[in-house]
Amino acid sequence: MVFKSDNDFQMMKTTRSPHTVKTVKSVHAVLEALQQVNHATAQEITDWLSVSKRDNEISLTSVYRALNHLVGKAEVKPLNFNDGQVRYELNTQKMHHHHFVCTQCNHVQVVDVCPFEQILDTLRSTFLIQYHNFEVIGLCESCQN
Amino acid sequence: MVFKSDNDFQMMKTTRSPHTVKTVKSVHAVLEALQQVNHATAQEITDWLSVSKRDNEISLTSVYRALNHLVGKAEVKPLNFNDGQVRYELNTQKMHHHHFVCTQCNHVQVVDVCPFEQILDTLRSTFLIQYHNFEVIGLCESCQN
DNA sequence: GGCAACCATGAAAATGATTTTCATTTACAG
DNA sequence: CTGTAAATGAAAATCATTTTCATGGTTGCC
Repeated sequence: MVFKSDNDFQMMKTTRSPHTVKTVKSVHAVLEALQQVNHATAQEITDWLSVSKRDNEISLTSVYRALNHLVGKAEVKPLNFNDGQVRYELNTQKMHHHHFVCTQCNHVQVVDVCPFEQILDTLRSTFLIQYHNFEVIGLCESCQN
Repeated sequence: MVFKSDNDFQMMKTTRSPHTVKTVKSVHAVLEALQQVNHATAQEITDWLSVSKRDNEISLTSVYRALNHLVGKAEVKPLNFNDGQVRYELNTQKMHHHHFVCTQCNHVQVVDVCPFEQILDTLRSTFLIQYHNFEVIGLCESCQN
């Protein structure tokens, strides 16, 4: 699922019972943060919310809960740059890209091209794909010296 | 670097001084385990060594140290199936493949095709690539029901 | 309105993978 | 041999993440 606007988000309601509709504060806040902060950790999302959205301040616990919820629905995908913590990104077509990570300085370079559609199409005949990650790890230009 | 045999491994010596040659037991043991156990965790490597190689039994601490050493030299690459622990794989051409991971049952399906050479070639003009990971996450056939 | 059930929340505690510390042993150079 | 540096393992520390638990809010239903 992809949110292009807040209006789209309003469509995302959880039904408590056939007659109930609920909007979860922390889920909304986390999605808002992820629209602003690229491949952020749970802590970074919490920090961003505490600085930028005083009215939407959320505990680290709730951020983790919201992230797990969103990952379960494949609205957010976890990334791994091998730095010991999980980073998160909106799983939208618009945002779709990959990463080059420098093992020395941890610089992350966004790679915009994604030529993986053919292999994904093959997998799709068997699997229900929720997201994919492609990370290239190595040394960036300045760290090669 | 790629080890195709134990002979190749014997070439991998660390020089303590210009006149010194050293073979590290734990590094050897971990490489041996990784040739047998697919995408193993540090704990699984330790367990395998304790069962299969009584004479090469190594503490979990040393396994972590050897793994970090090997990842630093890009002889081993860390994998992440989003299950909260790091898995490791030999970074050899022969072993090269990717993974489909089911979010429900954690089944891992090996994907042998790798059509990423063109994008990697582009990156190579700027970056020194040590390894790349490509993981597709979703639901396998039986878990879609 | 008011009760009951459910859900969201946050603080603190627990967990669990990984790293660090530290004391001991091993291996090599001289 | 002997001194030095690296390797090792057990235990402690660390740190990201999850769980527990107590509380308050929201909705459905009477």
